[in-house]
Amino acid sequence: MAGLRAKQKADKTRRILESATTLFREQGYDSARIEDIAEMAEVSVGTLYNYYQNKGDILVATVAMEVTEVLEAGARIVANPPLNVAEALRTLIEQYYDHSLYYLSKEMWRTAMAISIQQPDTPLSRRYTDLDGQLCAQVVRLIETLQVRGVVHASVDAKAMGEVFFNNLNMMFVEFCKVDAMPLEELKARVNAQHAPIAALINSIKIV
Amino acid sequence: MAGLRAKQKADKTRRILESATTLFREQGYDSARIEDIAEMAEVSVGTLYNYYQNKGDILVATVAMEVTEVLEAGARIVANPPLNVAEALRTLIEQYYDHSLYYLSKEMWRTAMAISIQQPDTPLSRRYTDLDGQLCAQVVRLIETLQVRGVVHASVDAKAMGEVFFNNLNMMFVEFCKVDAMPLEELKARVNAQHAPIAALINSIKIV
DNA sequence: CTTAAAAAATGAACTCGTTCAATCTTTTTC
DNA sequence: GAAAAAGATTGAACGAGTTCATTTTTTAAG
Repeated sequence: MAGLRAKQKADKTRRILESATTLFREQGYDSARIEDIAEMAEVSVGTLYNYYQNKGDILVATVAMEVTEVLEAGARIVANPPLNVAEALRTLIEQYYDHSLYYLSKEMWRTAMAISIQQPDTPLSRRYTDLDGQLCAQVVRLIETLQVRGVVHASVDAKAMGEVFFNNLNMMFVEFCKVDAMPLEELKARVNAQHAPIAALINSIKIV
Repeated sequence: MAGLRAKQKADKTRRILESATTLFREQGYDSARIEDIAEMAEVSVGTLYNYYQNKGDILVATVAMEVTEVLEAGARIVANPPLNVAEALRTLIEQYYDHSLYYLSKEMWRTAMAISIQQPDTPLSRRYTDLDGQLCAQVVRLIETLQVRGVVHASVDAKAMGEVFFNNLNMMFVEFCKVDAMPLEELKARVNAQHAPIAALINSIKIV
């Protein structure tokens, strides 16, 4: 019977990821013990380590799924954005932010970010960084789309502008995750306050 | 002899920090064992933990010293900046970047950033976040200064602009630390490529 | 079907950060 | 200056992530 192994492997990979995510959500990342994750997934600790390099990798795998979903939702907005820079940006970014806490707690985000910074050379951290790059590219594409439609002045460097917007929204999200008490609405309001005046600048300017 | 204790305490605090920094630089953060740091500082492991809450706190203490120095050097630039937005920004940011790798390796930075994200509620992480805020305020002050001197158009929101510039340079520094092979010059060039067109925008624009 | 080779699973042992009850040192009190 | 109180030091023990030699299961070969 060819493929028995492949099937079992896929099944175990999924079981481990599901068990881990459940326990991370229930008890937080640090409190969820590898031993418990292994038990819940019905594998031994050693086997778990055959499937994931370390505890952090499991979390980052969850985050990667989450970001993938956000990217898909974002693509729809970029395809047909509000024809106003500030509003288009706001719409896309709120999409990102609103989705962010659906599967993952702030603590899980913090841990995942910390891992991707601290061990950037593990395969899954690279995946995370890659997805971040795709998000950035998506913001750039939004600016480019708005430029094509005449909403953004032709002289604007869409790539530079998009990257800077993205790095800002990303950094602000990090700060948001660091403060448990901060509500999503405050994050959105702050980022909007930063972006709106700049958006206005490229919405209607003429270079002299 | 009043103050014997205080003197001994200060001495030990310093010895632990020096030993730790030496070992972090020599062998990397993870490989430097608490036991070795304690031995080098001529205290017991238990004593070390009376002085610092955990291993990460020792590193963050080093980073705090480093950022404090950068802030001082930055203040001199802000007091008398080049009278051109792109150049002023470039000067300040290169000051930040050039200083960054003098005491700390990329690996140490990554670890420090990861800690400050993951455990934002420890006193020293709060200190780190606070210093970050001061750096941000310094960039805002640069834009304000340029605005006062007529280099930046009066209609520009200096706070929003400065914050966005800072978050961008900060995020780019994170990415820089994640890629061991990237030289400082590449980081500078990339950030400059992002900032220059935006700087040009606020340097000479008229709102229509 | 048997057997050899390859792949996967296992869990006890190891490492290293962290804790804490017991001990020692300094300061204060009288 | 002796005794008591407060403060500081210590290192063995603990806990949790990770490793790896051994065992078990699956696949391939004859």
